[in-house]
Order: sequence, then structure tokens, then C-alpha cells
Amino acid sequence: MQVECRHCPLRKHDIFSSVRPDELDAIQRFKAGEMQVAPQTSILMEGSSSPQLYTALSGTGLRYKTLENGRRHVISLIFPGDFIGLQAGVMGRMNHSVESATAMTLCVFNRSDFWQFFRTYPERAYDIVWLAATEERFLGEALTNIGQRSAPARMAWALLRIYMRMDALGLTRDKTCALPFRQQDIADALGLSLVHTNKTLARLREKSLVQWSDGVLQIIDIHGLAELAGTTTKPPPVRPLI
Amino acid sequence: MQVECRHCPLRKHDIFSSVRPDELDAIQRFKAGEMQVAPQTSILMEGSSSPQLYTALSGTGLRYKTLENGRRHVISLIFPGDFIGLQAGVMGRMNHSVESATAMTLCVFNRSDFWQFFRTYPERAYDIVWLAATEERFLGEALTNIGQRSAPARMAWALLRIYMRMDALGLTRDKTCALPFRQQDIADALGLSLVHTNKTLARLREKSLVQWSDGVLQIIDIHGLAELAGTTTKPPPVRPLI
DNA sequence: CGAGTATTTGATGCAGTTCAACGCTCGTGG
DNA sequence: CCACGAGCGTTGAACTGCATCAAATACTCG
Repeated sequence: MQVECRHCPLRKHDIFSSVRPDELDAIQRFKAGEMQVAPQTSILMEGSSSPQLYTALSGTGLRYKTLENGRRHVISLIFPGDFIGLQAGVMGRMNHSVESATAMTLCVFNRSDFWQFFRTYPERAYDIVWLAATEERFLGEALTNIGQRSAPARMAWALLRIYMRMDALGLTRDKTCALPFRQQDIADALGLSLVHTNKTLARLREKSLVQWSDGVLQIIDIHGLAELAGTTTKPPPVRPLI
Repeated sequence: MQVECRHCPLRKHDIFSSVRPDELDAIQRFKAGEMQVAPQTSILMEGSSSPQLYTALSGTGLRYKTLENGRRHVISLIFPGDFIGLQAGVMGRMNHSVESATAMTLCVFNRSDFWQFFRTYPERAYDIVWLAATEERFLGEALTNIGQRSAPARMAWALLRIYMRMDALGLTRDKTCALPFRQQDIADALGLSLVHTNKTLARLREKSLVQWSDGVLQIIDIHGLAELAGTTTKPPPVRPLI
């Protein structure tokens, strides 16, 4: 049985902005269905023109690009509430691939309804621009992180980002949250080799900043981590949920 | 004297999609004025909440972020036709700074009119999403480039990108175009040191791929360059112009 | 129990950083 | 009109953070 939008479990979190009931109904009508995917399942492929767009309801995933030489770069991680496939929605084809890391539940929208929805509900259209601008902002930060910082700083930045986002979704307890990725995924996201990623993690562990093992991330010294990362521990901004 | 939108010199280029006359009038009304800036002038500051948005009419600039440690990362270069300040437009404040590289002419819009324009002209609102999605796409590519490729490949990718964009604007002649940046700017964009950037450029020159000196970029072997960069020489897609 | 996958650790090498110095051009002021 | 300094490009030398290679240790699952 599908979740009705007005009972969407995500909306109870403060991180998501509230919408008027009539607009919630509009989102409900826009929603074409739900989809369950197993871990490590391909959701969107680079170059493909998917007829569907998604919003992650539960579970985590990752966006990545593969290169001619076989390497890949993980562009960003996907958390519940993230909108997936905007590029396919407006440009017709994806420029990166999307894959689940854990089992995921996805809210499905038809691309063919996208324009109609966009035109009819300008406030929601604005939300979509907001999401796109926020993603742009994130990517700019990630670019800066990878381009200018050392491996430990990159790692600290990434782990802190992940933790703050999970925290905003109520998915943390006692400075601990699930981090269902492989070290290889993080390595590919930070532009580091797997070996060096592992050694960098070991150093952060020795310095009593974080602990990550068996898919569980524990923040031990959040301020030390933030200082190393060169960021603050400010929670992510309130964001729209489509 | 200001340029009227319907006589905008940029629109004659095929790279920009055409709009209906009545919509051109709407853009004209949205336009609040024009601004001339000297080279190396700050246009938007990170953290500021600018009351204005811009479109570059002529000249080039760059977006960058500065870090606590004094380093900076150049997120992207700005060419004529680029929309500037979307983040300030939708989120109220910029996450990066914008600065001119050459003298620039900017088309000025008031942020206070933005929502009204957005709501009234859904096709143009859609264009804005398109621009945001395209920027997101570019940043994803840049991230992949910096995260996974060697210095020569990064450099080749960047120079090729720049050249293709300039070409689409009719700003090239005989495989040659102006490239009004310092080596330090490119270094900061690619996450390389200035010294290594210089040496990498020297290597590309020795291999007869490109030549860049005195602010002029000359592509000598575009296919060799594309191969090194791991990309194609496909021209950038047709894009909207606000 | 064996195969496949993920994590960990050690050893070695190199791509890229950092430090340092020099040349060129241009603007400024004596 | 020349001296000086600032900014940018170039080059050499030394160092190092990270990649690469290699191999051992878990762990899961058929």
C-alpha cells in the first residue's frame, strides 16, 4: 500500500517546509506511484532518458559518473527527501547515473506530467528551482573541498555533512548513525584512492574524531571534526519536499 | 544607452533559444538596467544578499569560494549569456563570490521582481530551471574531472570547454580565442598549484596540443586535446537566455 | 568449506606541492 | 626619464601526500 502524501512520514521533520493542503493534494495527484528497489540497484543511467522522476522516501543511494578509463566519481549521496532526476526532467537525459546503496522506497512521478505540474503550481515550481540551486550550491562546496583540501580535511567535511543531514532526518542517536556505504564509495566521492581513504579514516579514528565501522558512523568529537573540515556544525536549511 | 532585449546582440547566436516577441517584452520589462564593471571587480560576495540578479552581456568573469585557510577555489567561469546570482535569487544569499575578469556589461534584474516574473511566465521559469540543471550538470562534470583525472587531462578538459563555449558565441577565429585569465585562476579552478599549472601548460604546448600566452588561446590539435581530456568536441547545447 | 567482497596494513614510487629565484612588463613617483 | 616595486610567467630543486602494488585478514553467502 502506498503512502498518501498528506501522511508522508518525511513531512513531520522540521527540515521540510510545510505546504498548504490543496498543494499537498496536487503533489498527490502528480505522484504516479511508489517503487521499491533492492540495495545496489541501478535507478537511472547516464545518457538514458527516463520517463520517470523520483523522490527518495527512505533509504540511501548515490549519484555517480563513470569515465572512459573505467574510474568513476561519486557526485553526491542521496538521502530521504532528495529529488532524483531533475536533469532527465528538464533536459531529457541524465548526465550521471543513480544507484541505491540500501533498499530504497521511491516516490514516482511521470515526466510527462512534469511540465503541467510545473506550470500549474508556481510555488512548487519555485521549490524545484530552490532544490536545483541548493544542489548547485552543494556541488560548489564539494568542488572546493576536493580541489583545495587535504585528504583528512575532505574526509572530515564529508562525514560531518552526512551526519548533519542524517541528524536533520531524525536518523541519529547518541551521535551515531547508519552509514551504509563502502569505503570505495567515499573514496570515489572524495577523489582519493581506496587505500588512502582507509588510512585517512584510521587517522581520524586515532585522533578520536570519528569512528566508522560495520556501516555505523559515530561522531566522537564534532567540534574537532568541524575544525578539521573547515566548516561549522550548522544544520542544513529547511528545504521543500516534492 | 541600454540595449533593448529584442535587439540583444547575444540572441543572434544559434546557441541561444528563441523566444516569442511577447515574452521578449516581458524580459525587457523585467530588466532593470545595465551595469558596466571594470576588470577584477567584485560583483557578488559570498554570504551577501544581493538585491540584484544579472545576466552577462559581454566580458568574462569567475565564480569562486574562499576558504578559512586563505586558499580559494574557482567554481566556474562566466561567459556572455550566463545568468548570475540565482542562489541569491532563490535562497537570499550567495554561497560563492563573483568577480569580473575583463570589463563586463551586465544586464540587471531586481530580485524583488523575480518571483512575479517567475510566476507570470512559466516558460521562462522553466528556462531558469533548465539553467540551474545545466549548471548542476556542469559542476558534476567538473567534480569528476578534478576528482579522477591527472593534471594534463584536467587542463585539456578545461581549455576545450572554454574554447567550445567561446566558439558557440562566435568569439573564435582560426582556432584562436581570447582567454583573459591568469594561470592562477585556472590553477584554482583545477585544484592544482600555480607552478604545476605552468608546467602542465608547457607540456601541452610541447605536445603541440594548445598554445596559451598573452591572453590568447590557440587550439592546435583539437582531437588530441579531446582524447587527452576524455571528452568529445560536441558543441554546448542550445540554451535559454534571460 | 571455498569463492567473492570488503577492510586493513606494509612497501615503494611518482605526480604534484612547496620553496626559491629570475625575467618581463607596466605603472608610479622622485 | 629613469628607478623602483608589484604582478605575472617561467624554471629548477627538494620534498611529500597520495597512488599504486602487494598481500593478509576478516566476513558473508551459496
